Amino acid sequence: MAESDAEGTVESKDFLRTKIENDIRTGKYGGRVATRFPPEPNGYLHIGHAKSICLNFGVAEEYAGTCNLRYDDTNPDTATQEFVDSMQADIRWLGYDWEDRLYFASDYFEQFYEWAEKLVREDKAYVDSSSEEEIRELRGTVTEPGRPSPYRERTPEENLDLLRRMKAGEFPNGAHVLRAKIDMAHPNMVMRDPLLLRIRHSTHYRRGDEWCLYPMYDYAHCLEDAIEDITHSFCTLEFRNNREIYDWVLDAVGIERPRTEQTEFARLELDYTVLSKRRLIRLVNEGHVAGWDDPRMPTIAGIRRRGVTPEAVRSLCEKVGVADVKSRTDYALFEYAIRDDLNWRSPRRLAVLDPLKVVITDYPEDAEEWIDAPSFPRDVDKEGSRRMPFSRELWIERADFMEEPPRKFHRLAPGREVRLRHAYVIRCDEVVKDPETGEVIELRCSHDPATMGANPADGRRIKGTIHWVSARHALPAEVRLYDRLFAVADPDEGLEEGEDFTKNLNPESLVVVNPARVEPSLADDPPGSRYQFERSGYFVSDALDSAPGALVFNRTVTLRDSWAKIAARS
RNA sequence: UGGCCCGUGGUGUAAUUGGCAACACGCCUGACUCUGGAUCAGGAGAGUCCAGGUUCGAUCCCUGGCGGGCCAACCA
Repeated sequence: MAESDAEGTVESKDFLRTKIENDIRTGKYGGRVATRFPPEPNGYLHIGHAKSICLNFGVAEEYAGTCNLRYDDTNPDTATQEFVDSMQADIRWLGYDWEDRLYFASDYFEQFYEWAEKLVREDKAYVDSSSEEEIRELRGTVTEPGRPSPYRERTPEENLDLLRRMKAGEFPNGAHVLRAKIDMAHPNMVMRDPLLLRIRHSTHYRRGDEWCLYPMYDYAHCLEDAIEDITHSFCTLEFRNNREIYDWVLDAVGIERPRTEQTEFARLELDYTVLSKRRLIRLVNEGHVAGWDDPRMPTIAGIRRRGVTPEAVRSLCEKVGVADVKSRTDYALFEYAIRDDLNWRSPRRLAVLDPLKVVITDYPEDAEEWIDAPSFPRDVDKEGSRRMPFSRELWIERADFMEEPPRKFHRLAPGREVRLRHAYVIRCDEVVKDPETGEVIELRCSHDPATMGANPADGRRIKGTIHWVSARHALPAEVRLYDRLFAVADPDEGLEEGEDFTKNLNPESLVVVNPARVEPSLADDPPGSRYQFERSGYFVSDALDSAPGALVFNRTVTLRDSWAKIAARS
């Protein structure tokens, strides 16, 4: 429902929140709201999971409800403790807290089994001894009905005996399965006697060898929700067809209404990346990235190392919204969310990535002066400054000089003036080139000594300001310039027969600059510190590889660059 | 020769019990500026997939098309 805030703007709710408010108003669950985030601990959490986390935990916060963290660890072959641990760290990093509500589906195995016996006794489930291939064969296709298994009409007594022996471990993998007895001709494939329990002689990371009967998703998930008394069970769109079995199982075991209800929403899809577990694993295993926490990866671990803040991730999820229409998020929205958060929190520093030497010919050889430079621009409400040394020889960015400047180029060129950030206005008097290659190797400039902290006395306007560092004082640093992982927004785009998404990987997703020259105030930088390198972008000192004396910075995101747009046009 | 879901500017979302479409990002102008950042002001851009129907009036309801997605793992 629309509500007006203090400014009189109307805030509208997404369809899930609308449903929740409706349920609260009608008293369906006595006003209670209980959600859950149910990851399978078989991989790293990524930004797509973040959307689900923000939704489930966010909704619980907004409606004074609860959100459980529940590991859907029903597959003994894939679930591991390592993933359980990393997921908790990631969720905490995002700023959410499950308090004492940490649950494991593997703790419910006994209950799942009890209900299975009940279904068998009531002739709602049967033991099928067909092979995997036979079962697939008899299931039919989306356009053809399935056929009943020859074991479908076993008596409840026979089924119960078999089920107990399955549980006791008398049979090898695949010998029998427990199936719901529904309808082999059902138009919804999910309802054609779905498998409930299967035999798997594997060691479970929490239950050891205690069990050999493991539940399938369709049997387990709804019951997990019911056991925890969840009210609103959110899942992604592709589970729409499974809603029917979700309700069937709940009815079959006798869970009374009002009870948990499944609602589907669109998963996050982000331009220039992939978010499927299968593909992420390939990127790691095939060495396209350095690991799960490579700053180019869309994993929580990756974007954290990249320097993205949890606030930015939450902001993105908020901006993306939630709907039941498949959608793809513009990468620019992600970048906006990052910059919008980093702008006010990042102290400014100067760093030169592609150095060009500048000699201030009218500045004394051995002189130096230390400038007190504010860490934040005046429109950021934060205090702080650092000292920056100025001297006769400087580094500036090679791209800030052009011998034959195009129109609207406000930087340095022969005979032209620019402001050195926080320092003097200088004029380029002479261009020194390598006699062999013709490459510009040095600029000889003069400075206007009256322009430190002041505009030129004669009122002339200086259009450009560029960044610089004192050559003598600058610190070397490794700077890793990260860019989008894929060269095209949709990694599946334009593929020929036999090619796959890895063909669209961006070969320049990582460009290492070593050494870049950074101002000396960064010397004692603790790993994980975020900065804005002025006119360049937001950077974070690498949590693993950076150390005082051996600085390593990751570029989180570039600054918006309106000059690049102007330059690209001409 | 199936079932289910969906179709609003470039993108993501809105539009209260049906009252001629709003916000954000992006894009374009301009202002300001010791960051070509930020900020501020303004602008372009959809007539709501199509066709019928109901209605004084349809993005919203009905019918039929068209287009897209999901479903045939002992994965989730």
